[in-house]
Amino acid sequence: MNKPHDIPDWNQMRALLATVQAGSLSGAAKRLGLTQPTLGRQVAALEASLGVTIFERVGRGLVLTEAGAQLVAHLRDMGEAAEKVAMAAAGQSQSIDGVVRVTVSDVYAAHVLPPLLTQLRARAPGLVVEVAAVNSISDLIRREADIAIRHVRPDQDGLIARRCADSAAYIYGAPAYFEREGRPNSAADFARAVFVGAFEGNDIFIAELNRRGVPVGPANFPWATQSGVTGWEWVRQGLCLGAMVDVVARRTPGVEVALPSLEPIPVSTWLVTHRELRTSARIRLVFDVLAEALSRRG
Amino acid sequence: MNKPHDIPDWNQMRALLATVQAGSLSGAAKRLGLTQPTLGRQVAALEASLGVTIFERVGRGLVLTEAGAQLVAHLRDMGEAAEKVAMAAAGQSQSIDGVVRVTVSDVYAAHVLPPLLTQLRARAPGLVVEVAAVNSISDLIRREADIAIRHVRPDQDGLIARRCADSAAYIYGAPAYFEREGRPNSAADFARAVFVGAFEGNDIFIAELNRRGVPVGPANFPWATQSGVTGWEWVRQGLCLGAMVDVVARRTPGVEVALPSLEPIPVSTWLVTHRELRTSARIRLVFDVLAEALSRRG
DNA sequence: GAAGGTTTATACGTTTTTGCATGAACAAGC
DNA sequence: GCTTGTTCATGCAAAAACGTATAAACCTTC
Repeated sequence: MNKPHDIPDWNQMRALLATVQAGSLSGAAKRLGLTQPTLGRQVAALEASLGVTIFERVGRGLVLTEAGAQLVAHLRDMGEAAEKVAMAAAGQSQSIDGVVRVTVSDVYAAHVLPPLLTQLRARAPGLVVEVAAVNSISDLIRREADIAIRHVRPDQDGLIARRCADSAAYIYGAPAYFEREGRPNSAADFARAVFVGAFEGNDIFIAELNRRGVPVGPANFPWATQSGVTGWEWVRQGLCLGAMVDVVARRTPGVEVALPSLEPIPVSTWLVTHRELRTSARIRLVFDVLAEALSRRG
Repeated sequence: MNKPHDIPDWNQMRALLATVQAGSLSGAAKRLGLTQPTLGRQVAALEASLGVTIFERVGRGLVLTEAGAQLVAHLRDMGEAAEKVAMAAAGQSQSIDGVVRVTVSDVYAAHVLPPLLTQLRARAPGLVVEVAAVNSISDLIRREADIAIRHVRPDQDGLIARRCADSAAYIYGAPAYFEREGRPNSAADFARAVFVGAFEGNDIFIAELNRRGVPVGPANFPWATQSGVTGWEWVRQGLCLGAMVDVVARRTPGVEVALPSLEPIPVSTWLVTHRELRTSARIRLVFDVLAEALSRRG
């Protein structure tokens, strides 16, 4: 039947792990950059090689057998080790040339990063900085990015974070808005104001405003957008009001603080990377340049 | 340039680990059942992919760089996990101990299986056989059970079925019943007989009897039970008549064939399992023992 | 009940990978 | 110094793996 000592194919194991983690062959194929028939064949070959039925083909979808589940438990360890290898490799890379991925909110990507990127370009022409302008939190542990700029303190182990200069967020509006809706002279005047909302919800923002005596609720957020840049553009065109970090607003002509006497919302900034990646020359370079620029008050 | 998301090739990692452990590409090739050029290319590709120089080519032999050593540390974990996967797979496919679920009608569970279970106990003391005495058809594809004993031909794809010895069912009654209701001397005498009914309906049974000239209808089935054992007990106590496979009735004292001249109802038996039979030693053992016993006429 | 969106399985042409040769560089032994 | 036995690197033909296209089965939704 089976060959006595068949050398296991690690790519087939990778295929099995990805299939289980993705839940389907198709999903695993997308994840690994392969195709569904390839994944199917690799998993089938692994089943034949190990002599264990791992999946039960039940129409649409695959169902893990008990035997398969036990295998996958060890496969997860294997996958974690593989990620550590990749992580260590990235950290060992002493070449300045290469790719560094940075995740950052789209607003920062659009208004804060450009001068920093030109600065990096001058320091290292062969360096490619991939900016993932995603507003959701990326997982640095899984190396979805090398560096992240965040406004919340990271609490995961294995990550090192540097706190940059704190900044302040104010409520801004365009002249067109104030002409149409009136300029507020007190916190109470915001009661009927219109704000741009975020997809993830505005509860935290509403709480911050309420703490300052601004009587707003969900009804004041009739529109929402995932894109911070879009929301900021709405504000600039006078569609609504919106909060923005002052470093960005200062570079946006045509917006004014709605009520200067209102206490600003403090915004902290952390620069985060993985411990293993600190040893990489190019990641360290990007990290240091970003940290230096973001820590300088201005 | 590197692609943004470079999926690591686990076989290349395996090649690197084997090379380090064997001390040379040639040695690793022999160990993995590959050739030296293949290993060399895989390691070179991994170096290019990770952007790390792992080996210093110094004439004869390779020397690990410091960066490579750090990678290998994690690679050893990966290799250990891989070995555990293979180990678990070997254990899964060869271990006789474990649980095998068998679904079978409760009548068979009560009267046919006991000697077979003791036989299995002798062959494999660590084997646990779960007998699900359910009269409804279980779904083997969804692994509600590993083996099913059925009396209808399975039509689902992906199932492995073996036809066992055919048996015959007769109509039985107890002396108490015959004394009270009279013993039928011809098929027509069953017109006012009382039969035990099944929950799922008696249409097929009625049709079989009618085909033999027995004039019965739903009115002859005043009572019904889901439990075949209960129904058979009713027959034994003289409450009513009932059909039963002769192999069971022969082991039940105190029941007699109601009308020996009546042609018996043929009953076929299939032993059914799913794909995992091919790889699971314990399922195969139970399957073979059941098949051998159920195929022997007696 | 029909339609759309999934899923896995199969067929075939093409790309990639592999193995076999062979060559070059080095170390050890005579 | 030469031989011998290693090592890793390189061409080239064959084999294996891959991707595209397509089919069949299933779940969901309207």
